[in-house]
Amino acid sequence: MKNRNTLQRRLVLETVQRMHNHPTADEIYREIAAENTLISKATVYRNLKILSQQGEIQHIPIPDGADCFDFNTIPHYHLECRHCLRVFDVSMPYQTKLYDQIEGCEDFLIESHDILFRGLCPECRAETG
Amino acid sequence: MKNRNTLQRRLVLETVQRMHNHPTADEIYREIAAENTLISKATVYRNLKILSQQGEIQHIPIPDGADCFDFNTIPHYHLECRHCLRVFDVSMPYQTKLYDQIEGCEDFLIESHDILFRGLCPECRAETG
DNA sequence: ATACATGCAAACACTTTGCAGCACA
DNA sequence: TGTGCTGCAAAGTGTTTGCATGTAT
Repeated sequence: MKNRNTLQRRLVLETVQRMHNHPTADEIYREIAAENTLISKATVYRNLKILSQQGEIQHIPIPDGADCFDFNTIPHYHLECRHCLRVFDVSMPYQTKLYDQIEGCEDFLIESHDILFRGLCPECRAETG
Repeated sequence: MKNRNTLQRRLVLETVQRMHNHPTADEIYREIAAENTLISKATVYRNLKILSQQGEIQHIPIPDGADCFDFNTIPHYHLECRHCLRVFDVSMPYQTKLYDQIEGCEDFLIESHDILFRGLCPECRAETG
């Protein structure tokens, strides 16, 4: 199970690292395909999974929509605009003390957490009032 | 746009209120269909949407899987077992002070948040070691 | 040489929608 | 009576998979 350094894998990684706007798999696919590089969407999905498992990019699961990916692998939180559905970074300290406040879950092994804020981004806020 | 009190809507609401294990739309459908009541899955989805918009049940969005629903409408958090994929309640104070710690999002309107913990439930923890 | 990776299409899981008929208010 | 609701099937998303072929090591 040794990973290979293929053109497609390199392109997926470089594209995520270049796009700083939380692209979805489809957006990454279209970005690569626009450069006249032959790549299939299945390959994009496969490489996104491998790269995020290796910790080279971050997978941001989004309920009710396409998951997106982040060049920034440092744990952080996100905000989804309920109007334009774009995803933004939220600058907030990583909540390491959250687990101490949990009661009655002693038998669970809690490994990680995600916080997803919802609201309106500046543009949609101005637009929708 | 006046809501009607149909048999199907009542059944969906009662079923969610009776099942205390965060059922998915499909599980609710199967529960109702098992009682020999004719209902279509589309109707279950439509009523789940209406009931959660009315605040009679709570919609729990789950990335990478089927969303589930909760009879408990008081905001609270959830934990998803990465092995059996079941969803559990997390007993933790609602984090009202979270928004104060956010920096640089002054132009955003933050309306709500979800915290999803991930890990292993007691059974899967014992099973997988 | 031989795993691993790719492209393609089909399958998959979850959810929404168009439509004709039905039923609550 | 009329609008809202239903069942059904089909379509819509987002993602994964089977398979034959291709390629990095």
